[in-house]
Amino acid sequence: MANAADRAYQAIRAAILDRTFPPNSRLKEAELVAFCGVSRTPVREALRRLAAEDFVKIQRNQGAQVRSWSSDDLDDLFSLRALLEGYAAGRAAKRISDADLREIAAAIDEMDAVLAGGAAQQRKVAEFLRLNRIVHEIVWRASGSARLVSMLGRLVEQALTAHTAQKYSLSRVAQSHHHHQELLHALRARDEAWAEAIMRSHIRAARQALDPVPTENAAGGGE
Amino acid sequence: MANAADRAYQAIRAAILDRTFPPNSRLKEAELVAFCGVSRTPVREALRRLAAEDFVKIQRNQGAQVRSWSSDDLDDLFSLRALLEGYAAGRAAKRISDADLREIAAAIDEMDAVLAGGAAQQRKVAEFLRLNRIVHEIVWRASGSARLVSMLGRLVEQALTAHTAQKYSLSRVAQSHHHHQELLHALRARDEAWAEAIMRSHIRAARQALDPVPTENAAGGGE
DNA sequence: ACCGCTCCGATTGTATACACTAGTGCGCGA
DNA sequence: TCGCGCACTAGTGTATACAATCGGAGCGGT
Repeated sequence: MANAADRAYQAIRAAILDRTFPPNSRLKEAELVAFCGVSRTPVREALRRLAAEDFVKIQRNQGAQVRSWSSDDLDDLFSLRALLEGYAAGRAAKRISDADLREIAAAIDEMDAVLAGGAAQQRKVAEFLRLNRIVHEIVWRASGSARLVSMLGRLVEQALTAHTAQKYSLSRVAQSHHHHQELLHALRARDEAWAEAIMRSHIRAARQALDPVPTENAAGGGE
Repeated sequence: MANAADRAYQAIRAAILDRTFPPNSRLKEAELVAFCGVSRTPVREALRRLAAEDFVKIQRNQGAQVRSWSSDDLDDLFSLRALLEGYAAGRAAKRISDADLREIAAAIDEMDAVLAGGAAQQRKVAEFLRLNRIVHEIVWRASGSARLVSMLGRLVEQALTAHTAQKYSLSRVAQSHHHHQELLHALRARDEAWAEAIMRSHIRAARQALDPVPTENAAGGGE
């Protein structure tokens, strides 16, 4: 990651995710040069890459703009994620190794510990999300499709932009936690249809949680 | 498309597809400069884009190499395509407009004409593939998911690399043609499950046709 | 003879200068 | 006063020069 282009990519991406560069803001190459401390060439390369990953939109001779996501975009995004993650989970149920199952179990145990511990809520949620990502990535890889892994990685990255704007509630996190436990059971049982179904629920619930209007007790993100 | 970078992209991509740059061959920037008639900057940009679309593989300080696809890669690719195109067709069945249905019908009629006409076989197949792409794209767009359109576009582009190496048989094309006709019936009937199922068959048959070992009467590509 | 080290050439990565495009604001004319 | 057009400028697109890096060839030591 010593690359100037990579550093620029990381820096700009991080700034987009934490709203330093808010949605729809224009990213001028000269500003980014100052921001990243590298010359225009790697900055341009980083922007093209971010455009390929849908973080920014580039129009010819008019530079880059941070992409914004409408509610419909999010529906679209999470529908596809549910389809693909469900498919991945189903394939994983047939193929997953015992070692991977143990890793998932370990991650779930760690989640237990985090949630039961005395850390600040924000810290708990952050830890949970990190472990959540680990669980999902194990499942992706266990699906045996490299292409699926990269597609899902991309979709999840895009969802991140929406997620970081959200407050996360512990009740939402607890629901996710239960999904993970059930997923583990389904995978252990090598039950393809069950794994697919619970994963789809997991993702669709995550979409719902992003909506500004809470249905009953809590609004919050995370999956 | 007057861009130097775009021209470089098109030129290199075309050369990869028609095997001017065969799989695994190394693409040196200096050579591409001569080949495309533009300077290194746009050539590099084109390469990065081709890498993002999986046409080439770039390793740091070691340049770009044309990607090759193993049989497993193709299985993977077509499995995902079947899943996503099926999904798209199902959604399209619920949403497609009468105008789009007429366009599909028109394309199918044109296919009829092409196949019944007296053109050379190669010409027939090329025309058929063009119309095939049109039909698929109408279905994609009718699914109402922009993201799905771009993902499928990408997957199909990747499949192209494998397809161009193939001989296309007319019997294979005829099978595809029947799939299209049945798809149109399913869409007209607004039968989501039917549309999804026939589209999945269509794609899986296309995968099968790419295998070097013909099962019975013919090997050939195209979908 | 074989292994490892160093130097050199080839190739990619980065910076910067120059070219072009498009958007903007001012001025001129009606 | 309003509309049109032109010039100016900010910003992106392209070319090229310079720096860093990798791989291989040649040499020397063991």
